[in-house]
Amino acid sequence: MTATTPDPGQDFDRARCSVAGTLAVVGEKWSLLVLREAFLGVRRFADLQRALGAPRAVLTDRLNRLVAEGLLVRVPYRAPGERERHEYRLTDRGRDLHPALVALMQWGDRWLAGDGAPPLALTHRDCGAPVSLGLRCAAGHDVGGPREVTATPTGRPAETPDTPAG
Amino acid sequence: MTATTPDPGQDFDRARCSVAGTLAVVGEKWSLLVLREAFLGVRRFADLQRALGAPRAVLTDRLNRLVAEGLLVRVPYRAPGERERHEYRLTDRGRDLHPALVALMQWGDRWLAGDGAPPLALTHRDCGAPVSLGLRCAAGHDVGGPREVTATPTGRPAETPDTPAG
DNA sequence: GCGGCGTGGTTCGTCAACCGAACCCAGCGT
DNA sequence: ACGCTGGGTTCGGTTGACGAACCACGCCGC
Repeated sequence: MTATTPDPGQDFDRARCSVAGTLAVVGEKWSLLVLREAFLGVRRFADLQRALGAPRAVLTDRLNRLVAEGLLVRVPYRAPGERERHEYRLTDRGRDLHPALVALMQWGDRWLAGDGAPPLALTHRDCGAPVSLGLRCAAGHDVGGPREVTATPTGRPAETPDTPAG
Repeated sequence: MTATTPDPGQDFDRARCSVAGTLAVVGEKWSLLVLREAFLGVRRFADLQRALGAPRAVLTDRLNRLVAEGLLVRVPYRAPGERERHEYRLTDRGRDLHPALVALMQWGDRWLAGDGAPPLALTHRDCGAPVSLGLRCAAGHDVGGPREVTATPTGRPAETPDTPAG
């Protein structure tokens, strides 16, 4: 993201873009909200339906989709004195979307009716301090904002402007 | 996100959830892709349309929406020898979605046809090292994953189990 | 072994969103 | 005057979301 170069959009193949790819998986309505509930520990169809208020048909479809994509697994289980049920649990693949959810949440906390306290506070379990998401480079520097990031399309290795070798 | 507590979803008001709120703003189809292009430096309607391949009517609608929501501004300008045009530029509010885009991108890089190099590489402009997004707590600890995060609905102030002061 | 109930769906009709293609207008260059 | 380009709007058709109703399974009480 965040072109410092004049326009990396020229020869960058959008069809392969990871943002588009990810949105193709979780970009439909309700998908990310289903995952939010999953992170909150909600696992059963009825609970999801109650929590989200989504139409049952849509919820069925999204769950099937997320299972098919490997973000959730359907796990059968049986509570004592009840018949077998199944619940939806996050996989590693699904769990790895956590930062994306947190990023969306932080934006909402900051910019939407943001005078009061955010509806949901995240704290580090080990120390109780609030957690937040940030960019850092491999050398350990905190990256302040988009302006400090250079986006380079791969395939052409940085397009070195002083050695226009071709 | 990420309940360590048994079920914070019980009394958590979904209608106020920041994830839902954010998705209400940028959750429609194409919105986040428009923002991705904005971060890449694409500013003009025709360029956006070419890059995205979105229907023009939808693109018009998304741009108007993003302007109305204050994520983009329409800036008139005039190139030499051309008539006046206007371009769409990120505001602070829009720029602040950068982490969300990066999070989605990183997920795609990792999980979608992830054998080769990611289509777009992000590096720190000052030092050239690759950048990545991560959770950290205010005490400076790196947070490994969702499991290390506790989500607490506000309104009830953490439900402190050792000092049940009420 | 029959009816009721809760979970987990599916089906159906309606209504909104998205789509591609065509059309339109303003202003520049010729 | 004419065509070209940028930036839209309009239009019919298709897909998707919605809410309400319906269905199947299996536990429970009777």
